[in-house]
Amino acid sequence: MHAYRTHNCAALSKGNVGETVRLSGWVHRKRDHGGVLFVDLRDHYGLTQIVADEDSPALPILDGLRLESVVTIDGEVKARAEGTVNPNLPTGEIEVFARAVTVQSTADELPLIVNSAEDYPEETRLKYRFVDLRRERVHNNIVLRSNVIASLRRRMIDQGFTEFQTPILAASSPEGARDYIVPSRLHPGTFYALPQAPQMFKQLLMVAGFDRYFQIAPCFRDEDLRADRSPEFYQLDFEMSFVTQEDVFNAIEPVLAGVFEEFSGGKSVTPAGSFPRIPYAEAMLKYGSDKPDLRNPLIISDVSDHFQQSGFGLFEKIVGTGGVVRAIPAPGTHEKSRKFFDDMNDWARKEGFAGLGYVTRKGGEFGGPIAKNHGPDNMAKIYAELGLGENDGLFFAAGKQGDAVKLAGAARTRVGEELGLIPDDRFEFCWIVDFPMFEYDEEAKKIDFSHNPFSMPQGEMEALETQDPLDIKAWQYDIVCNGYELSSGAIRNHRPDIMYKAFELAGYTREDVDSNFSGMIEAFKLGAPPHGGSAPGIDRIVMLLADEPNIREVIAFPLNQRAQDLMMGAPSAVSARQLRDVHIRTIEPPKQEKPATED
RNA sequence: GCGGGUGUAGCUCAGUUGGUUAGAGUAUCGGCCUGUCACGCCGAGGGUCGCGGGUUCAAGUCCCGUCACUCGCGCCA
Repeated sequence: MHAYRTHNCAALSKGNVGETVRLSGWVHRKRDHGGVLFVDLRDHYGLTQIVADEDSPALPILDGLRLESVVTIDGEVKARAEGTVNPNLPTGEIEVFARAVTVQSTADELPLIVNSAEDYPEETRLKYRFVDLRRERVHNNIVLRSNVIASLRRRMIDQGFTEFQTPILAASSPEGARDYIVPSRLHPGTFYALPQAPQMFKQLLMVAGFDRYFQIAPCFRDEDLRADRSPEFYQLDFEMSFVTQEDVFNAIEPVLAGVFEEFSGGKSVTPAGSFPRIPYAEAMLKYGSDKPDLRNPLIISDVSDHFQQSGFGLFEKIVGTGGVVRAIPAPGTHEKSRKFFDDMNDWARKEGFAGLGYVTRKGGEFGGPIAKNHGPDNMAKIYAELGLGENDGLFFAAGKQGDAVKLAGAARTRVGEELGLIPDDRFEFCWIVDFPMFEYDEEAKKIDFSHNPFSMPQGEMEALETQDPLDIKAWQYDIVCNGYELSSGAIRNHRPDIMYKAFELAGYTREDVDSNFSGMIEAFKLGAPPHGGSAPGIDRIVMLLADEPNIREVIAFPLNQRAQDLMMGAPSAVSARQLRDVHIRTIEPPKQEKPATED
């Protein structure tokens, strides 16, 4: 007989009755009735009820064990008597009568309880992550993650993509996020950088003629965290040669739609081939965001023209000085109290905006200060234009265009949530396309790249030479699902002449390009195919599929919000010897475990 | 860097306009219990009310500061 088990804890059923078996697992739960003891034995696969009565030598041993101790049970499979079958348990028709027990590992008092869905402080959960990971929810999330990655890999390979690995110790690049850096021992004063993404390497693989690349790629960015952002994360990174934007879309839509359909648990998914394509400018107008949640039915409208001449002086002044007024419908709010509208305004002010105006409407009757000053006839014109009914309220975000767009977008989300308009039974995908190539940098008072500088401008060289740079669009696109940016990609600029010209418009010389991006620009001078790709974020995909609000719920060993590993103690001070080896001297002494008493 | 929220038993939380010995559930420990499956019953131990200062006759409660965790902004694709 195997040393530890003949079956796992989900394997036994009525067909095994009478067999002598050996099971190993954790003591999930105990029910002690004095003369008879029930133990739910748990492993990765499931639960099996173990029974020990006064005839069993296992009784006193199991009785004395704390939960989460690990045991091996030798016993006999018995059918449960009628009335004692547990229909909620896959193994609920049988139980194992314990003849003997071997204690493999005893558990001390636990910092968190495995057999409970109770919420624990993240600090506790992360410090004892190995215990937390035994709990059903996170355990399932991590399994889901593995299955999603396996499915993605299979789908990519089936489409003729080839999987590669690229360096982790790479060169720092001047643009983009802050790099995690690694000091070089052999070359004093120099550093590697962990890749923010394998961007250049995948493009070089295209130059190398591999045609279709993909990788489950680890990426590192030393920036502050969010609920959906971890400093280390994974992307389904892919790149294709001799493709247009259309080809990239056609390649990845079936992969994403397929994997979502496979794991969505019955939620509807935008079918491959029908992801809506929304130009960036339209997204900013209608949704106030470049990552719109299309489940939210509310559409923002520009109503600036209506306030050019208005009794409502504030809006008239804003429009008159180049600002805009955006309207966010609040359908069916005739029953809502004044507090609902005032609370929205308070919320907007708390978010740092000047305020959120509103008009109420009950049975056709307008209410609120804006309606009063602007006049019911003029309000009716706006309502007619927006197609609003006689019981619909309307919020207004007014100000400089950037501020108004942002407020309108946030208000759209908030109104949608408050009114319960966002269905949670679907995954709605879209592409955001036609991102601007350049933008005006208010701080630096100059034109700069608004996205990735290596994207091909639409219209290529001719556009760069003849158009206002701020009007030029890029072959740059994002995939958005339910308000989360899942992926960013582009058709790349593989032409050195266009590259130099694009950088020139952003104020960089040929020498700047040559010195900062020498590897890539050299490669493009030695025969580079047109190419493009994208990189869907795997953690966010799993997060959406697991219906988790936080990315750390789908990472086995995540860093906390301040980028620390509470279990292993990273980051940590290193020895003077280690520092000397890599030619580093720290300026501030590393924080000691027990700091000297202050105050 | 900035703003919001939270911080009371190992854990989840309650704690009145400031008032006398800070509670419950759960976990732990002890006892009882032969059919439970979130078993049940009895009992016990367990508290720097995050930390520091202040106001007050009196602070878990009010004020100031600070720390930790978290959410958001900045930042970041």
